[in-house]
Amino acid sequence: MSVDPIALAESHWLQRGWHEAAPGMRLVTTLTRVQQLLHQRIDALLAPDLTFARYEILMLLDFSRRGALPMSVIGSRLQVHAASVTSAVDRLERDGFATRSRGEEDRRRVMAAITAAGRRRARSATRVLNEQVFAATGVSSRDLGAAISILDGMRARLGDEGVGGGD
Amino acid sequence: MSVDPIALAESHWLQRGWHEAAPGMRLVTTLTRVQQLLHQRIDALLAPDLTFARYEILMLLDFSRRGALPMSVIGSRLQVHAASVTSAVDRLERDGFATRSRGEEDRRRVMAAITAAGRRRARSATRVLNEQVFAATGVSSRDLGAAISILDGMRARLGDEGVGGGD
DNA sequence: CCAGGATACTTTGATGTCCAAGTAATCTCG
DNA sequence: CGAGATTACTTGGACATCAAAGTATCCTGG
Repeated sequence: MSVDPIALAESHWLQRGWHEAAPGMRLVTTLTRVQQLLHQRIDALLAPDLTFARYEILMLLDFSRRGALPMSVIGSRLQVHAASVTSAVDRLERDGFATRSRGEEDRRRVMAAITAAGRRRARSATRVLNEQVFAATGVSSRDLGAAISILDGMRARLGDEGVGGGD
Repeated sequence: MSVDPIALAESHWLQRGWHEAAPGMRLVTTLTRVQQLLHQRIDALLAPDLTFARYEILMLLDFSRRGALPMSVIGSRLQVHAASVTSAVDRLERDGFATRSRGEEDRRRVMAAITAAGRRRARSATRVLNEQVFAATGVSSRDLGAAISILDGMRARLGDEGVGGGD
């Protein structure tokens, strides 16, 4: 059995006298690693026709009133650049899960709309993720609440739009 | 002020009766978003000659006894594929922060070694990250410990090597 | 009403990640 | 000892992300 590289890094930090930063370094690094592992697991479950990025967009559209949203709204909800939305919607469109159309009033806008096939795929993807990932984190209810609360605080301080917001 | 998209997603989950999965979905999504925001902030602080991925490799080399490690060890420590290590070391080499050499005994191995310039850059990068990110998470000591403990549990269940391990 | 500025999206280019296939060196077993 | 399996790394292709530049459309002020 080998030593945990992250715990090892923390001890190096302490050895060099960076006491203020050591716990934060460990938190950020651990967070990165967990997200990395989760991402790998999720993408493997959604392959080959979806990725987590595309799944998030699909669910956003599925939940929207008209089943359609402007590209810019998708970007701000998911906190990714417009270019990322463009390429993700390109692929959703290619696979028949979404369609593009120009805005009625404002023709600069591009609306992405979910198709019937997109709704079916979103449904099946959600079933798999709920079973294999979301309901299987292995984290207790208590810890789940605590973790979410701490992470929401970080999210707000890092400038995520709408955190803790009440319309 | 708009509603938090993640909290909104959770309420949609509950409306559809996915009670088992709702909190886990929220945790995973929140984790993803926080990591995304942290990553953006860190890469902005390290640009243009480093990224977080390359910084992690540089620190791994800096902490190693000989200032050098086989490519495969770097990959397993950071839990990324060999191909990712190859491209990261390509760029570290290009910028004079690392060099490659063949293993002495086993000539299949490729050793990545940190240079003097690499050590200087690692030092300055660490100073910035310690001040601007690691010591500035805004998370209390109590919460920091709680979060790390919960995340380490997830990391272990997701199969990260060496978590909680004692050599 | 038209020029200049702002807004919305796409395109291009750099990075990082994964997977699969290819290359080179070492090991194993008959 | 030599062929086949294994190991270590690189290469190429697909996808995601960001930043900056380009295009189209709308708005504002004189």
